Amino acid sequence: MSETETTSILVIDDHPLFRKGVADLIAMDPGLRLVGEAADGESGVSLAQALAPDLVLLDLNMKGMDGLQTLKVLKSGEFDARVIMLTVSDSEDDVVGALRAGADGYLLKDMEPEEILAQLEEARQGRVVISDRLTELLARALREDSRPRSVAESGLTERESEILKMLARGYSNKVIARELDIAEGTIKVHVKHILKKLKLRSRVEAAVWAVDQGHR
Amino acid sequence: MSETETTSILVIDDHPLFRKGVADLIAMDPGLRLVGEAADGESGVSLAQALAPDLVLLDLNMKGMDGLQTLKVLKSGEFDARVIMLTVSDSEDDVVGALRAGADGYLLKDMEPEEILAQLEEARQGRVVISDRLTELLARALREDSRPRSVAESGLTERESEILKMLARGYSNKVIARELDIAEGTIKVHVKHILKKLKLRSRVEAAVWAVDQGHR
DNA sequence: ATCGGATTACCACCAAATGAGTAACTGGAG
DNA sequence: CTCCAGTTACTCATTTGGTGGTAATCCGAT
Repeated sequence: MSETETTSILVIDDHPLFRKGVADLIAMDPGLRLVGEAADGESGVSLAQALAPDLVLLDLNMKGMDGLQTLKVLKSGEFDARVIMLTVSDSEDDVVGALRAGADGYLLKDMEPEEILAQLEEARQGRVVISDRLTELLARALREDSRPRSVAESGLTERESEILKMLARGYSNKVIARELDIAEGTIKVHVKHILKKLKLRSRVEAAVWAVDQGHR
Repeated sequence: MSETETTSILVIDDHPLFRKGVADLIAMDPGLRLVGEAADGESGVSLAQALAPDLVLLDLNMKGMDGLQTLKVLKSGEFDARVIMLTVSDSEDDVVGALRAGADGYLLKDMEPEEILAQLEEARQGRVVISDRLTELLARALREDSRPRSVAESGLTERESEILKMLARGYSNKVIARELDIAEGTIKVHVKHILKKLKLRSRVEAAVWAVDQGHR
């Protein structure tokens, strides 16, 4: 097996133990070859330039230049290395931020080792790999992305805005109906339309959104 | 106690027409006697001192010294007149504000005349009278009053706070269960306890409360 | 060492609330 | 006249909230 058949990998992570773990893992797969390690973003970028690895495994939480910044630098340069985030954070902000910044994958450190190897293989073939646990979160983020940012552009009618405000006070359909002196069924129709227009799935989400928006 | 069996009444309202209406109404009841009228808070207070009426009917929205201020002055002095708010405002702030300031009653101007007379009779007997329409609102205000102002004093456990945060993101029980990897039934129990501890009635109220509290 | 509480997790059952879908009527604006 | 906002009514499946339990664990006080 010639050296060009294997996938060269650079690991950037400030945790020595974790780098060791990854090194062992990579050693288990004859198709992968660890060509360098870096403990921080700066040296990671230098190494990436010097070694031109096929894949970069990048941690998010590092002291100094953090993972996201490092990612941006790596992606801004003239490397064509694929960068896979390998981190513990499953927070929406981190995941979405990394993917928006051009990450080619986002894997969680708590994945099974075999699973990680399988995903790295996928990544080498040019696939974007993402931990299963995050797909749902990702779907939500995308939905929220397309969500209107204000009542103005949400296309809500007068009546619907009025009812949304009441939702934001925690009122039930019954209470709203009594308050506006119309049938409860009508409220349900309005709420349904509000959810559709705002691309939300429940009155709770609508209430939270409205409160965030400052609709008191 | 005294020479007259009738109840003396002072009306303070900046609306001449409305004072006229009240005067006519009072004239219909032989047990009531209108002893004075005032168009603003200042003269109302003077008249109250001079006439020492049994009841004062006080409007809330008046130019100059408004109804609430007038009420406070009346209640701070050495009068023992009972003050009944008679106004159009059914807003929670007004109602709660007036009652907190010591109002002995809160009646709405859109009540039926006979109903108003009946309530004035109740008031004369020392009862606190409040328009039926407002009782629900009042109950809510009281509940909110006794509501804990922070998670700290709410007595929520770690787990409950954790779940409350998820409620504040609009998550359903099912999603929370998957996220925490415990049974959905368990989430329901936790939510029940949260509602009980926070004295709330639905997850929507809990979510709104949490967001207001800044629990992101 | 044992008792009692607090916490966490689980269960089943039931009533009410919610959300989705479909259909239809009205009144006003264009 | 047509379109739209608002209204009502009717199903249906799902979700939620409440009741009333059981049980394991941990911790502090007796």
